[in-house]
Amino acid sequence: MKPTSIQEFFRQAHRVYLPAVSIDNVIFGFHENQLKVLLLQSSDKNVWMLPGGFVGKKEHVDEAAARILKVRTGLDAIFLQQFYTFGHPKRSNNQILVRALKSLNQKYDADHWALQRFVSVGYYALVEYANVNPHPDELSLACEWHDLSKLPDLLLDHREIILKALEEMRLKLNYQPIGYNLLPREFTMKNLQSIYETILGRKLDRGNFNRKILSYGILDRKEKHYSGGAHKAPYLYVFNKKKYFKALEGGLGRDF
Amino acid sequence: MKPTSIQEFFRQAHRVYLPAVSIDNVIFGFHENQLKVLLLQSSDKNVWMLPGGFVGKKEHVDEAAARILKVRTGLDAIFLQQFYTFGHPKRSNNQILVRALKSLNQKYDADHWALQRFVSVGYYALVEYANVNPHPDELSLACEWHDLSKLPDLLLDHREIILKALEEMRLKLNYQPIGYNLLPREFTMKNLQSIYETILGRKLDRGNFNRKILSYGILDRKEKHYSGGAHKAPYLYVFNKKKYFKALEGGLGRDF
DNA sequence: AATTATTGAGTCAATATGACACAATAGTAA
DNA sequence: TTACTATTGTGTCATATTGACTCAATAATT
Repeated sequence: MKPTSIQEFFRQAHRVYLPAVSIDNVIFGFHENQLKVLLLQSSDKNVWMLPGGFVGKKEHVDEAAARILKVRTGLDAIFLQQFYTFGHPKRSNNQILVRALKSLNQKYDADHWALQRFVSVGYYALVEYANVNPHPDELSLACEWHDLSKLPDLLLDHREIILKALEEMRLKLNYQPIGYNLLPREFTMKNLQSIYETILGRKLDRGNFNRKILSYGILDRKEKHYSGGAHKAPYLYVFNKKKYFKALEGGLGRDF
Repeated sequence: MKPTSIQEFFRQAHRVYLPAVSIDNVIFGFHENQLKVLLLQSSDKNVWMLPGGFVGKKEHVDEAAARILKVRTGLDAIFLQQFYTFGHPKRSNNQILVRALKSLNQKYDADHWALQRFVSVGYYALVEYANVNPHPDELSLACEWHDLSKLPDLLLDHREIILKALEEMRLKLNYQPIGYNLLPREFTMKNLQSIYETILGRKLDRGNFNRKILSYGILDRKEKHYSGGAHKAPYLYVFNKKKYFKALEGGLGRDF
């Protein structure tokens, strides 16, 4: 199923993959109290793009998203949520794929599979930063985390896709285990607050945030303290998985 | 663009429409304090289905959804929101289209355009019940409103699609002009409360609902009273469009 | 031992919520 | 006309939540 090389990919694509449908993954990670997005650098231009791919002819779209994610991050069984489908008629991977085709000195028709219009299904993934070992594929120069607040130039509508992902994530913040999937097992209250602040797009009062989160009863406090800063050491917390998922069913407190 | 008959449709489809991508519309209306869904009855079986269709090769997916909606309801410029894309590999219109093809005594191959697997993009539409003049197309026997609480047997995963639409609508209730698009210009507080109750799936206290909605300052009260019941006549309200849309930007009060 | 940045916990007024109560009233029945 | 019924607009009140603040505690550094 998985092509063994780019040439092979271009030869087989039309037989292996569904036409007209593609996938774009917005992979979020959290590091140094900042939300990051994992981006690929196009091999022939200083343009970055979302790790995307195609859907096998008999593959569930969700599975395709998970497979593509796996190839890029080496992770599986992580939180993956479909959030929107982008259907602008000008959407196609032309820019990138045309160059790739040309660079291979391969013959191709104007109606080659890779040159068609694609409707792209967007997924966002939440991954634990430290567990990810980014490695670019053959089409890409690099695979790097980028700060949400300073995104580079992006391919096509990929910037719009990232912003939409963030917006949809905001709507579901109280219904999905967002903190749980972005944070390591143990974390400080400030870590969690940073995630909320980034997703909501505004500063929150520390004391009030603390009070509210703790009132949900979804966190267990560890006896160990975090240490490393020249100041009072904060407690470390872990999610009480059982209580957390139970609470999510009805939605956490609604707003901040 | 629009096929003039079913035969014509089956002949032209592969040239006119994008492969592998379809659209399903969940059309909501509100009548007698109940949320309704507009469904089509398949012409050769007692199965109901969502009004769906396909995407023109150079047509925006949003536009396709609007076009399909127009054909079924005669309405345009109404609220239409994409909510999810259904990508199960078993999704295809086989059941219906195979019968349609056969009934036409037309030749067709196993790889006929209409028999392929489709990934379907779901949209929900909110329309004013009284303005809709449902009329079935050639493939269908009937086009009727159905109560959400007693849906008939539905094609494929259409039941799941309707429930998903409702769920997504619930999440966006405070960010989208849902009441505005479902209600006639003048309505009672009870009408509005019924919509909220259906979407949220639970009863709300009348007095508290009243207080909260009015506190948003998005409704203007008319001097006219509604009359018709054997009891005190309720006030009629209209949305103050300007204030309503302004308030939606930041989201209405979050929960009920 | 003093300094610094940051934390956990607490205060308190203002506001919101949930669960009721009750008088007002349009149509209907007597 | 009058009583009745169902439903409405409005109000009450105890409790819970929020937002904007303190302030003492303390790990690492000076």
